[in-house]
Amino acid sequence: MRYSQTLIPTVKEVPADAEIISHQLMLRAGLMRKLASGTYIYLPAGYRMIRKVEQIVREEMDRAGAQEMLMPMIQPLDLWQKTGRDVDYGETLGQFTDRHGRGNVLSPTAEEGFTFLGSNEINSYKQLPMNLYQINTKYRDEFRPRFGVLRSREFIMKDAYSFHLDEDSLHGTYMDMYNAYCRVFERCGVEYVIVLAESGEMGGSGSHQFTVPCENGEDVIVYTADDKEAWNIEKAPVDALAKQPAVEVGPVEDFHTPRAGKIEDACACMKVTPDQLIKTLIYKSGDELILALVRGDHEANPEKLTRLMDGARMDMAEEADVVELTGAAVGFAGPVGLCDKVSKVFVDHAVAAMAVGATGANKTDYHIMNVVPGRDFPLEGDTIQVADIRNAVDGDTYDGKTLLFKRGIEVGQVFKLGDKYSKKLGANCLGEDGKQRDLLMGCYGIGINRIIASAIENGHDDNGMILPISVAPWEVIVTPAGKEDEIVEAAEKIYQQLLAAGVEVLIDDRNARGGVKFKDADLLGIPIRVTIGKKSLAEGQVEFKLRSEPDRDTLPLETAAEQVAKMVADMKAKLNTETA
RNA sequence: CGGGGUGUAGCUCAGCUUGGCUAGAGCGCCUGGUUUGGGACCAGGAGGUCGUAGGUUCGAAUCCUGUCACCCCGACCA
Repeated sequence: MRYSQTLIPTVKEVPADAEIISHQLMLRAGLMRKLASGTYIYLPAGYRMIRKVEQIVREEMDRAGAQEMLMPMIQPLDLWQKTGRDVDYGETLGQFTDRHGRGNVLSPTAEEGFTFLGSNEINSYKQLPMNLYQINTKYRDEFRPRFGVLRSREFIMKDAYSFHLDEDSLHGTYMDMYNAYCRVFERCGVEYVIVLAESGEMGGSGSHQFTVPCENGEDVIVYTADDKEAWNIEKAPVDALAKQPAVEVGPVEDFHTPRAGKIEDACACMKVTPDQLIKTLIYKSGDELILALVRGDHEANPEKLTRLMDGARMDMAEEADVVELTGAAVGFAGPVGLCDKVSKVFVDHAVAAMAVGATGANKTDYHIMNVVPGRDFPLEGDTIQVADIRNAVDGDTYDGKTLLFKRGIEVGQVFKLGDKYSKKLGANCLGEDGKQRDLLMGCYGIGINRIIASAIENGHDDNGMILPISVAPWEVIVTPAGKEDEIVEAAEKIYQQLLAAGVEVLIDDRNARGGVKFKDADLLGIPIRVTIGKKSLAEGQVEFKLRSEPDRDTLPLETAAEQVAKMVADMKAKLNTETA
């Protein structure tokens, strides 16, 4: 393509509303522009990157035996009501009513649609396993879009859904997808970590996340010091702490803590540290109230709690429920005397291990001290369960191994859904034995835009993006540095030769000074730059420079295109063979 | 949804506290000239209902009220 005829509006100044580097560079390099909060216009260079990543994903999906198709983005609300996900997704689900008064949703994912399809079209075990996918726009009305395309309202996702008769078949396709994902990320040239994950909104059992380690990521990865195991923090298990030696304490004592409903305030009032405090969280699941006790310096983990509740949905209780249960304002709940008033109590290991602590008094503006777990509130009983219900923190171990932490961007996830959706939508088929059974399903997602953002987060310098050749908007940029006829002609010739060789090449034919062209080439992260300048041309040479390396080299004019084309092929092959 | 912040030229911002001439700068853009290997220089020029609606005032970018948009922090209250 010709730079002069392409909209690549690079800017020198950092846009005011971009916080993280990938967002800044995507705007600065003219890849995209914001239309509204969380929605972006992809310009020619940015859209080329999207399409290149899509193509890699498409090739690997096809290779793994999945079939591409297309699902409507606007779907009937009643389909979502059948699975209850209109409620589960809550306000994140974009909805509108059409002129006939029918409810519609803007698809945030497509389990319902694909299961609907499967229920109609799959009748016999002979059709199985079947794996279908699409690459399509998804919409989520995020409570707070941020970080550019990392958390946007509209984004492009590849989502695949597989159908099976038995667990073995599901597992087989799951692993095929797992391996295909490894190839996708390797071909895209991004480093990734695979972690065990909670299946979250999707429901079902078993899930892995593909995460690109990166400072600005929103996900926290927990891994063992020997690097053998890794989890999303939602799932990371922690060892129970050693029981503290018992101490002699008097009976429970009230302590006046006016307006100290928050941990820090209560600690300041009572002159204790957060790890000496027992936090009492009140959850509600249906009509049942549930207590969760964690140490003041720990955070409860809703996913672990949900698992202990066999997957039942639970939310923090409303203020009114808390007041009614405890007889106190929010912030002063405690387990003493409360445990038999609720249907279930979960006590974190770390709380059970405490010798003595302080906690809320169930009386507004009061806490109590000298609370001994097991003495002042029960650690055993039908409704009492001591378990791992908190997030791992620095210093924790699992299986005796130290746990370490890093942040990451989730770029893909694979799930075993089981029969969650097929049961609700009546997706079943006849087995070999002539008996009807529910289909088992798997689902597999990749965030296309996030791959690009992660590649930039981990590939940039002060001058701009440094991109893997597989995702860069162009593989080569030809830069004539000068207006002289022989320079323009030589550049044009190399450009045509590279085009003929099938290389994705951009020629910077703008009437601009060399410096301007070099800056833009760097900003765009194009891996290879071929510069035609007066001096080297006089010696029958052109200049060759890799974006990732500081040094320049020269190539003979006559064979330059051929050599560069070969280099492009080698660079692409390298990303490919690493996956073999 | 709660808290904080910002809306002035295509972009980045100054001006607002203490109301007062025709509203400014840098970048970008247009014209002419000189330049041409790391975001050139000179001269000339276009471009703004100061987010929006209302109010106060002789007079509002500036003060007051509403509203909208955008950004940041938090949303797990213990």
